[in-house]
Amino acid sequence: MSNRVRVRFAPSPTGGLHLGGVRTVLYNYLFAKKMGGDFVLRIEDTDQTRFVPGAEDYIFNCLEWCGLVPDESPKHGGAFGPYRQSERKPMYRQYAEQLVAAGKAYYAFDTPEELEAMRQQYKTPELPSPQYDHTLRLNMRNSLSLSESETKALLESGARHVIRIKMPETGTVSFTDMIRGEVSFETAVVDDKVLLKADGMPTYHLAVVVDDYLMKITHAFRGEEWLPSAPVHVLLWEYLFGKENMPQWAHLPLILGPSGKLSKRDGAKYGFPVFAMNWTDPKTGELTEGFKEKGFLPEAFINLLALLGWNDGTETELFRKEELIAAFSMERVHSGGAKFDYEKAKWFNHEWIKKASAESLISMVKEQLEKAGTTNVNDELLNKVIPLAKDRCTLLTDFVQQTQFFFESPKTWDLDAIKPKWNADKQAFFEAYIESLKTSHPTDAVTAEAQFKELAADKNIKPGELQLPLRVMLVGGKFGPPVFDILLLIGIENGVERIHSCINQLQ
RNA sequence: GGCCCGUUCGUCUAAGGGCUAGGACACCACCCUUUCACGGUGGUGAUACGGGUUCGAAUCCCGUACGGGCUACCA
Repeated sequence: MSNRVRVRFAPSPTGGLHLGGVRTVLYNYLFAKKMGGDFVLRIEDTDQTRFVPGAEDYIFNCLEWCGLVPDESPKHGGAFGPYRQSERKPMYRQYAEQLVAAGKAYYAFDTPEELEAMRQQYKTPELPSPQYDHTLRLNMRNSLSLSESETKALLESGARHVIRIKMPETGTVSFTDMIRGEVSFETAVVDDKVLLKADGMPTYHLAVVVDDYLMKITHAFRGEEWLPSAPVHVLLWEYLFGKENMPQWAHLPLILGPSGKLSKRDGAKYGFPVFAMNWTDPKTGELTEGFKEKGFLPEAFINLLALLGWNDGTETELFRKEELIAAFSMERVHSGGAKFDYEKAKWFNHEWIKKASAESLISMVKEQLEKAGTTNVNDELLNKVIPLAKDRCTLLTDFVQQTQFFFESPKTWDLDAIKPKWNADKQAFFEAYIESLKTSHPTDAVTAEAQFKELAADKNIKPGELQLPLRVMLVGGKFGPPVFDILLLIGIENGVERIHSCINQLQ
């Protein structure tokens, strides 16, 4: 019971959920499921100034779309709640005070202005970012530099203050990362991070340790960008709950964009989505397109994310979620960052579309068609059409071009594809073909093709020169499944109509 | 600047001292197909550099270079 695996994903609800975030969720989820453990979602909303309405719901929607549903969360409940840090506010101060009492932390009264002044004062070319650390803390206004009575007076007068960790001046902190092995830091070069803010809220550093402890987290996975502050967290564990109770850390390699770390702010500037689903910034109203709306299947999305930094050691690349759970291991996660390759991402989606059954695609394809203005979609026909179109679709949005003409006549015809080689003989052929279709009324594609070729032979025209015009007449352009399959599925009468109206336009 | 992490084809990666360094995406060619795809065959293309250790290093160690991350009362 006590060693049940528990992992958590702890996003701050400040905007869209990007690729790296979803992959962190995925690895947490896969690990938890593989180990028969719990996957907890905790909302890190300790920064009230960055609150973004709707962001939390959005995160849940993304996880649901991906099929990575938490066992415990503010929405799903659980025995370790509340799962929103803002609702846990009263729990944190006692730990910070405990650290102060033990001499491991101290009160600091510096105002933001004073901190800024300090940074300006000590800034040099060699030291572009001065830190609030052991070299400077005695120059600042805190319970270390002030006398005991001064500190007491300030505290009693209700002066705004924070609590900072007192990083040891000497020594190293080290821990074993599941991906990187032994990692160590000199405590002297780490700054005295704020643990408890002036508003009484904890910073991430305090909250992550306290909550991981209280929520009995056994394995903590997060992005590599957290590595530099890991010594603070390790020290906090040592001071508060015992290093032996600390979860096992794994710092995941970053997913990089064309230039460095993928950033939320970069949105879709790269020419590909970075968010799982559409995200509209409530302040600016700016919409950033997501993978879902771009036309990705969730199966493909998690598959491609899983393989970005992990593989099972074989040459298999296509995994269903259950297969990922079975094959996953943290030991095979890479340590190096991975540049996101949108071309490969599209390949994954194409593969998943090809693998998907027609039935499972119907509602999604229908949605695409409806979005394109085609609303009279018949499920039975669509079910026959999808198998013909699948191979030609990389994104779900591609189904519009590949299937729309089955349900309505083309809105435009690519007549330029026919015109250059159009002549009276061909005109005569198609007029004859219309009559032939009306009388013979073929009921299968093979017969229809045979008749077409026979008539072409009669007229002394190569069938190849006639097939492209026929295709354009039926679908509107040079695309789509085999032309006689189309003819049969749209119906002979319908086909005749399209050929007829097209001939007229060519005259 | 300091600290930390990283470095195999353009991209994602395999190969945990011993093979002509394997696969996938992308690209190119050919076949199939007289729409486009799918599929098939083949091709271009990589161990950053310099030192060690070793009979032997992509693999272990050191240095250099390069890349990335962090350096907030943000996460």
